[in-house]
Amino acid sequence: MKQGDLVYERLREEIVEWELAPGTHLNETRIAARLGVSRTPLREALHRLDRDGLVRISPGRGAFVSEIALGDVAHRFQLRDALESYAVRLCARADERSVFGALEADFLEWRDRFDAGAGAVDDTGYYALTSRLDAEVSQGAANPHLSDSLASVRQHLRRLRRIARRTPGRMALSAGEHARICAAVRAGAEEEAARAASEHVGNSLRHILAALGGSAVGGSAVALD
Amino acid sequence: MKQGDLVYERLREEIVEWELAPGTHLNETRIAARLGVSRTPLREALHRLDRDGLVRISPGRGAFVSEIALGDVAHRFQLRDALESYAVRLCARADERSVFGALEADFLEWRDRFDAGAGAVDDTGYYALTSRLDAEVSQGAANPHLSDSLASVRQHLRRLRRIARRTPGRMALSAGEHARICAAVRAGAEEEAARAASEHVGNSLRHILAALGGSAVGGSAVALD
DNA sequence: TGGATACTGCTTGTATACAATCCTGGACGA
DNA sequence: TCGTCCAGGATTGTATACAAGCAGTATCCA
Repeated sequence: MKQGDLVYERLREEIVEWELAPGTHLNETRIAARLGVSRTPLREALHRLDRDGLVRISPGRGAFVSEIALGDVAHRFQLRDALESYAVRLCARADERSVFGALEADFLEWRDRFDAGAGAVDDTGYYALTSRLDAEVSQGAANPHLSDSLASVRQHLRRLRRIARRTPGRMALSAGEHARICAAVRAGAEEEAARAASEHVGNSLRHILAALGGSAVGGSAVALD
Repeated sequence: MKQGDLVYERLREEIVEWELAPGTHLNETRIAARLGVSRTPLREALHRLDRDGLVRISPGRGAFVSEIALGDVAHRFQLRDALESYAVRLCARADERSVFGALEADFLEWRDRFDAGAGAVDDTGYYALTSRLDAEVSQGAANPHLSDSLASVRQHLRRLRRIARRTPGRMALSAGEHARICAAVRAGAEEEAARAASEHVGNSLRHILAALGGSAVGGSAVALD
């Protein structure tokens, strides 16, 4: 594997995990030295991140970790809506859909757990489950271009999750919405699957916008558009 | 503007316009010399084209103009379907939609012209009209990320158009389908607009696959997946 | 004192030099 | 004759050197 690829993945992780905060200036010399590579592969990585939208390159001034603006988040969720609802459509048309039945059961289980636990639930396993669903949707859609675009959007989602408060009520609702998507896909109900996905994305956006709009976040990190 | 950007746009045009045929190996030294730049900005451009899917970079072996495979075309049209139908949805929800009324009239005019002329019609003006519609859809969607993805997909479409035979019957149908999309958007009929766009993309794909599958094309240029 | 301006240092953009990797051709041996 | 292996050349990947442009500061003038 090339150094440029490694640098790309590493920087992407650091941005998504908030080790590099939005707005920070990415000095090429300094970062290249920190990662132990020269500026050449680093610049390659920065350009890729720019295309992904995680970094904004201002010609002549340098690269900055992209800000999180409310309007931008909404726009990206629209893209997510378009891609995600189309992908589950394709999944619902696929031949082998039994795995979505299993996933539905798992999501229902988690929903009950959230309903009962009321906040005291450890949700790391839940995010592993949503990742499994994401992976199955990507694979079920059987379209590499669609999968790539979805993967890119999901990076932004991961970054947002770190600042969106996970309220227990929302978690239970989220699990229920996921279960509904799985059920529709499993049943081959294309329209219903797309609608369920679309509504889930919409609810997810509203939840995140509420979290961002509230003072919950570290203030300066979030530009209010 | 940076040299890298200029090189990127120039190479993209050369690929889309078939001056660089699918499969050709893009020797860095040679092309850099031809374009009068060093390898550094050229490599930056090649990586961007790789992300766009117009170039495929094979690590250690170099960059190649991407092949046109039937399966890949189908996949890309699925992406186009997802994006276009979502974009027209957004347009149908927008406040100002009168321009789509004007576009509908123009498309209907062209449809009649194709119906009457039967092949003898000069279609350059028609493609200008579809470009206008594309631009209006991008603007009406009011989402830069969606517009970017659409723009990327449309480059592939432009490349394909050069080998897809324009049969007069298909042109008239295409104009009618476009008119239907415009009418639905103008009327604010979201569902109908999305359905019309989706069907248009599907028909467009079928037409292109037929043209690719037939022996019409320059044989070796098209890999049959 | 306020503002405009030239200067200095630093950062990015580009070119070139070096290192590592991959393809090609041919010789050798089974 | 066919397959394998080695060497040479060429090409990509990385590092460094150089040039151009921006930012911040201090200075000068009104």
